Amino acid sequence: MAETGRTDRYHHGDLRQTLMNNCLKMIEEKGVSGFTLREVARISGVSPAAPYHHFKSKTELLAAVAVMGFEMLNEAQRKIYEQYDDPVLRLSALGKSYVMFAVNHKIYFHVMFRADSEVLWKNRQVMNVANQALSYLENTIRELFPKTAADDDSHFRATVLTCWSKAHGLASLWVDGPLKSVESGKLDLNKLVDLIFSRSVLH
Amino acid sequence: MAETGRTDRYHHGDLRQTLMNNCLKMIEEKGVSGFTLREVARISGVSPAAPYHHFKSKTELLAAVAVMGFEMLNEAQRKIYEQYDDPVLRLSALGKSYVMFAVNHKIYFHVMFRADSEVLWKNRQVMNVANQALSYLENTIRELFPKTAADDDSHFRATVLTCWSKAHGLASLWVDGPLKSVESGKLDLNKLVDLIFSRSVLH
DNA sequence: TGTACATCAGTGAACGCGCGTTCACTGATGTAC
DNA sequence: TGTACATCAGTGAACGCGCGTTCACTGATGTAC
Repeated sequence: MAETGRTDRYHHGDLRQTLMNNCLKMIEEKGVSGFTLREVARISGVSPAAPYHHFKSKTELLAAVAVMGFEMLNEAQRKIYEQYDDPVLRLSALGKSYVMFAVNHKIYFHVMFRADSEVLWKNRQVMNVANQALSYLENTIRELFPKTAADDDSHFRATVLTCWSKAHGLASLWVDGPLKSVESGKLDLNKLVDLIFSRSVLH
Repeated sequence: MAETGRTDRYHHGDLRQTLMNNCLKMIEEKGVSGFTLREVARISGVSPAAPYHHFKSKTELLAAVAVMGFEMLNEAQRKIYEQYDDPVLRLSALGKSYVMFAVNHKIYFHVMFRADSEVLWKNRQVMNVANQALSYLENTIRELFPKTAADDDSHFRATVLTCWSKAHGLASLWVDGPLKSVESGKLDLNKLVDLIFSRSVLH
């Protein structure tokens, strides 16, 4: 089982990254619940104890993968943010980009929002990087609802949450399967994403 | 470990339902990945082989729980559907009810949309009952966009999907944890749900 | 009402299995002098 | 440039564990006559 860049040196050289990549591969093949540390080690050509020099536990490997996913998402959102000046256009573009991230990086999305979720969201690093992702949306919407002293801000927060929910919901429905099953054959995702993030659709 | 209505008869009487209830309890305590057939049997006061007289496999137990969840959701949606005449009011009420179902039946929601999702959505019974849930939304939106011969229906479908995504996304963010972490302290869910499913919020 | 018998819904032991993690270890690498 | 030594990143065996599922079985139940 030849692996990515694997040499036969005693020291692997980049085991940390290799483990993370093979973790993603394994989840792709067997689902999050089918992922095991031992097999990832095996696939990576290394003994079952080796990963423990890079991650404190199985959960920490997953957290590291989640953080990497958020960093990729952040990068995508940042690019969109800088590309558009008009906040309304930017808003749709951010939404589309969020959904497209989920569609094109299904496994990352799974690890970020599905695997071990109770534990994951207590990890400080995960929270920071997730907050960063949200900030592009928040900044954009803030331009549309400048803060006033008297304002209790609930309109602003509701708008943020509505946009996030719309994008996250579409991403979830697509990634988790119901959309493919329930609406199978009826949809062209790209076209729909355009419509959904345009202003014309009700709400 | 005294169990719900357990007597010491050889025949349990309602083992099928007991297994499903304890499955939910166990997932609540240990998460979907911590759920095992053997322990559910143990908790139900029955040997490890007994569940196999009621479910073909562990997966089939989960599918049965998912179906039950969808039936509850359907029932809730049906009530709302019948309660409102105006399609616009009905639309917000359906959305709120969807989110509230997820919040109040977190575990069902998890089993319906998270556990074993690749397998689950190939189960015919699951697909039927999920389609039923969607139909209340579809019928309501159809009233707002009556079908015309020339129409390619994409506007209708986009609207259905937007509404579903918004509700499903909010439910997911709440149930999976990010909302609690990222926005912790900042939100009053009930108030936000009202705002989000009112017309005034952008998109 | 009694009885023979089929069927239903349990038991308990066993199968093969792979898991996460720890341990004492050792080979490879980098650094100070 | 060479050498002593600390540290890093592996090994391989073992730990204790519980899992999903199958098997031959048996006690309980319902039904036809």
